[in-house]
Amino acid sequence: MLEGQYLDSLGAAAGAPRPTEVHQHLRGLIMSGAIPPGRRINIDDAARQLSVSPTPVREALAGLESEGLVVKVPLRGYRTTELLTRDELIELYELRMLLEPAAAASAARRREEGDLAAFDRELETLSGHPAALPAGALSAHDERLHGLVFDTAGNRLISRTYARTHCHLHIFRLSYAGSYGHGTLDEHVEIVRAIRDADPERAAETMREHLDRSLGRVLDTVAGGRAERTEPGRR
Amino acid sequence: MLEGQYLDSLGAAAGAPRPTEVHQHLRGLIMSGAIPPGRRINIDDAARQLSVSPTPVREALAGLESEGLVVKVPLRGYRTTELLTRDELIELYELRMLLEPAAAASAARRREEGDLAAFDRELETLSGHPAALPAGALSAHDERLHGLVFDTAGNRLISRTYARTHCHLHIFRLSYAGSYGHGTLDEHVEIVRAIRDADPERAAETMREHLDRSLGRVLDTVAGGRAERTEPGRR
DNA sequence: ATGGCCAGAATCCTATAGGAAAATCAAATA
DNA sequence: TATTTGATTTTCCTATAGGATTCTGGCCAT
Repeated sequence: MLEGQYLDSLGAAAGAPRPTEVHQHLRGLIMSGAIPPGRRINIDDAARQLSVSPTPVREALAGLESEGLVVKVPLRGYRTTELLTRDELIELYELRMLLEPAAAASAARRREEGDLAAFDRELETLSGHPAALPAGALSAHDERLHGLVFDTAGNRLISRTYARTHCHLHIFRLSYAGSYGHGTLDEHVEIVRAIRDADPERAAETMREHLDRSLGRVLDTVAGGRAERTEPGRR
Repeated sequence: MLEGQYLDSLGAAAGAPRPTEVHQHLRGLIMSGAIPPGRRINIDDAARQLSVSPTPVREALAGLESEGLVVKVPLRGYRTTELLTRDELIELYELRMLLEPAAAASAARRREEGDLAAFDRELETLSGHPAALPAGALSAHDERLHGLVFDTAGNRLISRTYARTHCHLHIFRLSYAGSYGHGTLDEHVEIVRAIRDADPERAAETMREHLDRSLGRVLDTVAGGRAERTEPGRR
């Protein structure tokens, strides 16, 4: 069964349920961890909780399947995607290692005043006490900052490619709270500094180091940390 | 009128009776050019032609929208995606320039006997007369060969990322028949040779040159060629 | 006691119907 | 003649119902 109380922000708008809202809402539930990885999604229950009929829910799930957030077993229903395996994490970081240093270098070449202000604002949101942050805040910050790098780099296709694959890492980090070390914020500061200094080579290099250390932290988590992330729960 | 069998690189296991067939069939119609870019898709008509009800058609379109092959305007229906603009083509080649040289280098390191045989088979399919080939054969060959490079490289995530974006270039090439020059096949041979020689650096370099020249050919087409690719047809 | 088998229940999947919004076309007026 | 307005038609969008399939629990045989 789905856990109740999914109606939080989008729930009871007046009368007309927009089709895209169902998609966005379900995506938010998955991305926030409200629906954990590997859990079955009952179409009828989801429709009731969203106050719509099963048809738009099915339509939204079909879209989420192409995004890789859910999988459909033809006559057995939909399930959220399983958590990334160790090998898949390594593959994901190989992709990041190709895209992000180049994006950082491009950002260092193209950055304008507005971009720098956006970076400053993002860094300030977490400056101070990284220990007292609520779970998921660091993951959200990380996603936003790397997104800013791509936005500044200016290639929208690459930016979308990044977003499409990065959501899986986001879910992984939410499941294993603790995939971040103290170095994360400092490394972000270094990357932003290189971009501000309009130094493409150093931006790429700091990004490479950041990714390398980040992969190390993630692999430590998946290897040394607890193997179970949620209750065994029926799949 | 249907029975798809358009092979999917991800290889969804057979036996899925109905739902995926509609998706695959529509994708085939778009990828083959049977439904030109920018054309409206009437859900009821498509359902009649496929001998199914509008519901699974709608579900398939929702999935295709997440793949970027169609766009949905909330109360106006679905349309196939417009042809890539010049800027989008450049962005696509920037992405390829990041992914494919690295993939070629990795393929040169990891290639085994079976991979080399697959490359040979692919090259032989077109060896001989590149002028007498039916329209689209070159485009299909190009897509298969670059796909082989990614398969040999061994990172499935990057391979899927490539496939997801490359389909747009495929459609572009079908619309502008003539985006290929005589050099294409020769350049492919050079790339395969470097992979066979287990020379990662040369594989990456030949791939870079190939992409550079390919972009030049494509831009020549979009700039000098005819500006209209189909009848104005209602959008 | 364990494995196979069967019936009930739950779930998914498709089809059809009705309501709403937008596009289209005809007609009337300035 | 050009423009605006109104009604018609097309199309999308959602809800509901029925058929097909799979899962679950209990029963029987070995």
